Amino acid sequence: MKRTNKSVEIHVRCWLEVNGIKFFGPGRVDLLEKIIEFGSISKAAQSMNMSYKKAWGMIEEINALARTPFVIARKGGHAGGGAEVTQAGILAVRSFKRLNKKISLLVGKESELLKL
Amino acid sequence: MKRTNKSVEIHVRCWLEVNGIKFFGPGRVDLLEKIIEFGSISKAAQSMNMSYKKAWGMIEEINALARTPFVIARKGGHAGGGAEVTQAGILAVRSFKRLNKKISLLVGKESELLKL
DNA sequence: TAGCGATATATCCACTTGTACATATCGCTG
DNA sequence: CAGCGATATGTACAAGTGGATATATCGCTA
Repeated sequence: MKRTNKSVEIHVRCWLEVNGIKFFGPGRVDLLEKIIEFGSISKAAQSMNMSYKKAWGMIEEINALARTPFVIARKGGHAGGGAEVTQAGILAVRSFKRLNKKISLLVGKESELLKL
Repeated sequence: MKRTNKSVEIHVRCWLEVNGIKFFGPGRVDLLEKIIEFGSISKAAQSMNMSYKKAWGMIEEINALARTPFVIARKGGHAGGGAEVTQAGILAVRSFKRLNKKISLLVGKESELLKL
């Protein structure tokens, strides 16, 4: 008899809300990391196969809810413009990933107990 | 100076997938508990302000992916029919809630460290 | 055997979400 | 000063989600 023909995976996702509004989660963390990498919203969005508009909307919401903006964007200039992730943004990314890692570890341990 | 005029909350959600398909999560756990309470899909859905169709769809998906059905429904009869949560379903609900509680506790501790 | 209440299922429609496309704006640079 | 590249923003359309509604089916019961 086969053990299992189905793989059961535990997933976990955490995010932050401010006044009940989604503020910071895995998708936005990824976006911020890409902006750090490319220095540009549009290139970050491209690399994630995301529309510029959606990326821009995320950033707008983040900046509106954070005490200090996480992304500063500039129009014009030698490269046409660009975007920079602030120190607060970098810190937030780091904190969030650390929390995520801890939770994933816990879930990994628990998954051994779940034999349903 | 005010400390904060914005409340920051950490949210966490975990769920199970089978072969990449959503299988079991908080919403479905709630539904199963209500079915245990009422012995009826439609009454359970009503009490959660959920449409019968959605509830029924959830149950169909759960039963299709579980090794053993979690809900058994009957048509006709003295009360017109009814639904029963199987032992496997009850066990799954218990296990899931236990895991959820552990994760919530961890997140509660971590939330003190997150002063962003 | 007609009726009741719940399961089971299809169809239609409103809402939400995201994508695609178009356009305006800005500031450096050749 | 014209052009480039990226930000900033609107509009219109496609797709998925869920709700409302209607109907069929079933088995006990009066």
